[in-house]
Amino acid sequence: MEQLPICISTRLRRAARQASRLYDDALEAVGLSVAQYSMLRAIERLDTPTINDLAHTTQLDPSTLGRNMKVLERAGLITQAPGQDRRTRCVTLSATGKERLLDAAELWAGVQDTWERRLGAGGRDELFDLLQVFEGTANPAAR
Amino acid sequence: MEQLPICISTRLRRAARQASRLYDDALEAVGLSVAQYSMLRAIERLDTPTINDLAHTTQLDPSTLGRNMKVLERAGLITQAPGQDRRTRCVTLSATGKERLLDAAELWAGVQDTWERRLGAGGRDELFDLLQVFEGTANPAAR
DNA sequence: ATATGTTATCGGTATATACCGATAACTGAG
DNA sequence: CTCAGTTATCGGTATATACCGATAACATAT
Repeated sequence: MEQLPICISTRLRRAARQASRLYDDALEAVGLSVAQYSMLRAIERLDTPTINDLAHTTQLDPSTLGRNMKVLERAGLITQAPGQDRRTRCVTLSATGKERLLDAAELWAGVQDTWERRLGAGGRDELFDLLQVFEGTANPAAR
Repeated sequence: MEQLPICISTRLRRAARQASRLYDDALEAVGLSVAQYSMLRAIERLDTPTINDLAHTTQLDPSTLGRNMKVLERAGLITQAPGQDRRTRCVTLSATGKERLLDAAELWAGVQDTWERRLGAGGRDELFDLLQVFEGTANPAAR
């Protein structure tokens, strides 16, 4: 049968692709990818963070964040303004962005339910516990 | 504290990034990313597959595979030749590619051990079982 | 044998992601 | 206050990834 790779990172990337596909398909109706949805949620939660705040929180490279923000800005979902510290750029959800999140929420939740059902009782928590192992080991973005 | 996202795909992508980082750091010594390492292993295992064979096996989009192959070819790690069916391209490990895999194997294994240790006894199998949920649900590449 | 449908790959385009090296702005020691 | 060190962002470059629409090659029914 179809022998899957034993490389942990390869398996994780593979699972991430498959999982994302379902979210992406659902969110297409509101023109978002699940990556963008998650990013908007992070911005909402952090409430006008800087690029760097987001990088810390998401463990993404600051340069990645900068580029991702451009996409969201072009789509009219966020705005950026220089902060007190004029090196920084503060990211804010636009009105459109907030609405979009409202529209997306149900779609996201539907897929989340699907995966949780397939993971079975306690499956999600078990998975998250195991994934926790990969947190904080790689030195934080705050290099 | 640092509240992690509950979106399953976001968590998976995040864990995949962190896990990959360690492999990538180790494999840098032989000029490979873990994605490339895994890809070479798949090519080795399938023994002169077509792009499409690889796409099926890895569940990656054929167009993605085509582009990835270009990178490996430019690096001299594989060669491509038209197959019997002249629509297809058959991918073969080059001598350099085989050597590179030999050099990379120990480096890869070191990181694999690290993660397995951190996952604890049975942790890897438990993780793989849970990740299995994401297999085969999204309709296969063979759309 | 031909017309029709299917399959394998490729190219255009776009996003997500990372590393590295500027550059500008802040901070702290003296 | 000034200079050296640190930090935040950006731009160049590269890979991984996907979707869509060509195109060429195969397969099949008539």
